[in-house]
Amino acid sequence: MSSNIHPIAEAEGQTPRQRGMHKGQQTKAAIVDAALGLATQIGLEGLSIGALAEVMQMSKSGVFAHFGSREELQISVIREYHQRFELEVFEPALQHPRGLPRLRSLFHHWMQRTSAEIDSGCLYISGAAEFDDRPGPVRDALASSVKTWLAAVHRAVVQSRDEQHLALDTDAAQMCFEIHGLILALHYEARFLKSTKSLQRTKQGFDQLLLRNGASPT
Amino acid sequence: MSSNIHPIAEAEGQTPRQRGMHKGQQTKAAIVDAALGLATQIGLEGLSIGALAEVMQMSKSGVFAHFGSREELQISVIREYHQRFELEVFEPALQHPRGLPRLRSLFHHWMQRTSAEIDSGCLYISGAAEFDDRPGPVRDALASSVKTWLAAVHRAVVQSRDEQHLALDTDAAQMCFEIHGLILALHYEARFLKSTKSLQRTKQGFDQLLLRNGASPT
DNA sequence: TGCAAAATAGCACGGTCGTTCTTTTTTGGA
DNA sequence: TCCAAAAAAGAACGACCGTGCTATTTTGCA
Repeated sequence: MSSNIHPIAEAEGQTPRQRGMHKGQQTKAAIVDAALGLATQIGLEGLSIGALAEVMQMSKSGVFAHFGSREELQISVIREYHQRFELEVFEPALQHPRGLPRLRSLFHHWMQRTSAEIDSGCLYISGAAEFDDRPGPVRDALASSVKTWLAAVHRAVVQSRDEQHLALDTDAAQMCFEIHGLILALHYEARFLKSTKSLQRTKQGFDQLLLRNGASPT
Repeated sequence: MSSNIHPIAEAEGQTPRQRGMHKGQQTKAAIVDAALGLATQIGLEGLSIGALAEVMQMSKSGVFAHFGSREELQISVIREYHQRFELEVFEPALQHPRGLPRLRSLFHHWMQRTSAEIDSGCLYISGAAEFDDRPGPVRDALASSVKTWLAAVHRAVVQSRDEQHLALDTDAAQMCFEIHGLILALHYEARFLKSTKSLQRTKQGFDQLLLRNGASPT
């Protein structure tokens, strides 16, 4: 036995079946959770079934059976990361009005998450470095998630322009590119170079970028 | 026998000894060269002595003996990359006058190299992702090289300000941070997302960054 | 409560890894 | 040309890898 990762739901008096979750699925969710933790530390490539089994206090084959292959495990981890990213970064922004407020919220949460991950690593960034010339389903899943997210940012920029929160001649794609650069620099300099000022620089870069594109100051 | 990697020097009639290079050192140089090629493709962590031996058509132990450990091999690769980076990016810029011309040259070569590496990968970027929470001598060597390079960029920015090619209130560190972000975004979007417009966006971002800090247009 | 089905464990496989040791080959100066 | 030193090969090691197979245990509905 293992996972009391979701004790709340059980405490509500629902049986796993009522929640549509058999023991197997619960365990699988717990494994994916642990795998995500490992992957953000040592990378998707470094993620091994043996190490994962040890963390879970399960047998290798017990872990393996839930996925059928290492690749499927990696893809499950990516999907899980995608869901959490949506939950923690994308959805909160939807509560802000379209246009600049939402864009600001999007960037704020993105930035916070990236800097909060100083001790755990962003899968979208480390994964890109690992799989940038390693074709296959894992790379595809990763690229697909990233593109979905970047498209959401692009949408927010376009909406800001449409709402005339940004200048009408704003080059949305260019702006997204530079925003992405700020986040990548934050991740690189904070996480690898242990720079403590990166968060502040990222904020400043974003504000200047908005100003340059006609936004009114905060 | 193996390496006719440096046939030119031999063709010049110099014996290896005259050039101070015995057979062993020649072979070692050839191994590091091949290792650098492998490392930029599959990463420093993915670099294995077995695969390297196969590329070199040597025995594993033959390759191993030149380094004594895998870590030392990795560090040798980093040192080699550092040298090439200096040769191809840093030194050409020294031929331009201090200030903005030199800064422009620095960025231009850096950018060109990053985009030229679309099929080979930048060790400073992939390495950072691999070693950002893996302490040890390899990480130290990598971080040291990167910091040396970033310091050179910072110097160029400060000189540009001193020469009044940039506004006197230019925040040099902030500017370096944003320049770094542009390069990282170029690498990410070109290499992982296969975007074709990244180079142009990088240039545009750099020009706007200069303009914002008081540089006169190109 | 019993029993099929699902979940997990146990074991073994071929393979690759970094590393150590010993032996053979190659090198290059005396 | 000879011969010590350097370089490379070869074989073996223990460890870990992903995966397939077969038992065993656990689950949860009839």
